[in-house]
Amino acid sequence: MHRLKRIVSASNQGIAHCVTCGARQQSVCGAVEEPDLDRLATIATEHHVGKGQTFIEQGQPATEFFNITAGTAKLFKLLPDGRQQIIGFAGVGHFLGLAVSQDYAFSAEAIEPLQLCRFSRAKLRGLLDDLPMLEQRLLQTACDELVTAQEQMLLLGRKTAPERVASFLIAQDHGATSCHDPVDRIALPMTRAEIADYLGLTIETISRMLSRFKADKRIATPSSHAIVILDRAWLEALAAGLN
Amino acid sequence: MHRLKRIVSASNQGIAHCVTCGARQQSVCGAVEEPDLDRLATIATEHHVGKGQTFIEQGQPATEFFNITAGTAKLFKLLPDGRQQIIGFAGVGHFLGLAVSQDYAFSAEAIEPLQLCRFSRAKLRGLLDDLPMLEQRLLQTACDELVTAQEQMLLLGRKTAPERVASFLIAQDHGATSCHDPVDRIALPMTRAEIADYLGLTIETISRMLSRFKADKRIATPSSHAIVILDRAWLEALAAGLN
DNA sequence: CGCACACTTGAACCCCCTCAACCCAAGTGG
DNA sequence: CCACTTGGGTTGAGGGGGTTCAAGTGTGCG
Repeated sequence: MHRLKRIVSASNQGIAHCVTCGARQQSVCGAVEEPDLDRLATIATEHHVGKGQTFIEQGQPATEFFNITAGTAKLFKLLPDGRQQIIGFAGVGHFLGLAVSQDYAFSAEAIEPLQLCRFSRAKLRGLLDDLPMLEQRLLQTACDELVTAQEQMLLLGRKTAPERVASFLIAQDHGATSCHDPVDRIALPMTRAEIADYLGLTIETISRMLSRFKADKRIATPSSHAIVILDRAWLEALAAGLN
Repeated sequence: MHRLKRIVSASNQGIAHCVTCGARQQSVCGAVEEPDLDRLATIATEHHVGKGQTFIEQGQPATEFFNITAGTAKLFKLLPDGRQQIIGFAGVGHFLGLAVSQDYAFSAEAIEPLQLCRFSRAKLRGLLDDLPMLEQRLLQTACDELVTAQEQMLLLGRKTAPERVASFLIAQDHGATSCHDPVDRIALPMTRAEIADYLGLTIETISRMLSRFKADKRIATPSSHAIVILDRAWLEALAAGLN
């Protein structure tokens, strides 16, 4: 992964930055308590990844794990002819390195300026042997991701285009449970192309579905990367496969 | 899960059956060695499930985990109108209970007569606290399943019907690495309907693709539940998205 | 201002689904 | 033994949902 070293710029190397890390409670690192936090900090280095840059390449040996502390990344698989399937979007607190055998099974690219923590795989393994709580937390996280992946299989295999887009909007809304706005304004960091590659559709279909929802007064679109849900019950019913 | 108790018939309760279990080395139980095997045996009970019977129901509280020791099950999710997505087939050694939060996220039904081990969730949790090797093995298994799930997302989201069927045949063949027959005879325990629900297609499309492969001399079909691969390289290329 | 890029909208096409008929093997019962 | 049923599988014809191709509309940024 010498390619990575050019892309990411390190900072805070070797400092006990985990103590003050705002993303810790949202991530697997939340399983590590004060006395052991130093050990975690010594094996983790913080890095920055610019928008559009790939920091995990499918098929490369999986020697490093990552934890996102700011920004959003897309995780995706490619077919030789360029067809792309986005496996998921990884936001703050997301741990990358679970779906890994010998090599990375997917690629990862920053869709927003990204801040992340990097662990060497071997060092993390050593830490896991001493901290069963951390391994337990990783297992829990892996199970949660499996449930999400299976839900996505249902979407990709059996749902129609409008159902997929409705499911996506509802899921994005649940993800952004930050503040309880009276209006359900959803910020979409990704482009239409990325939504399409996530839902197994095309750019045009995404655009058409959003236009249809808008015409039917189910949503409003103050800007192309912000959406307001007007008729949540109807969208949820559609996402669940009713109607 | 009182419904389960009617379906499964218990045997070998409380006996140290794990020592002689033929499926142990193929499953997560392989992580438990001789001295601790008794403890595993005391919390596990063996059961039989008849073909076509559902032993995990999506949405029910997840109080029991299972380990398959003989036969095959389908794991699936349903939409209200009956659309079904099979998220995987579980054979000998497969552990059921990873993709679980509070409730089961999917249903499971025997497609062949099934033999399985049942664990109470609470008791397994207790055992895990004492046997870090077992928890480590579970994490490894969960990661493998995640990789498989992501590959399936690529298939469902981006591959064409012929590519899906080719991918399925190649995967089934790799799964059956039992004996090195000169001919690659694949036994398919599942029906066309189940293949279709697994690949996000219809019965008719599965049938048509198999007929086409057969007409093109890529495969042979001695019976409808056995398939011989004649042109492996071509199928693999198709499955990978080339051609 | 003007270029690039993302997004939208329209029209034609095509892959796969739907619907329907048919085949075949395995029961089942008179 | 044969008539009948049942369930899985195959094959054909037609239709539709989503893609493809193409043109047009913003919109941010040098």
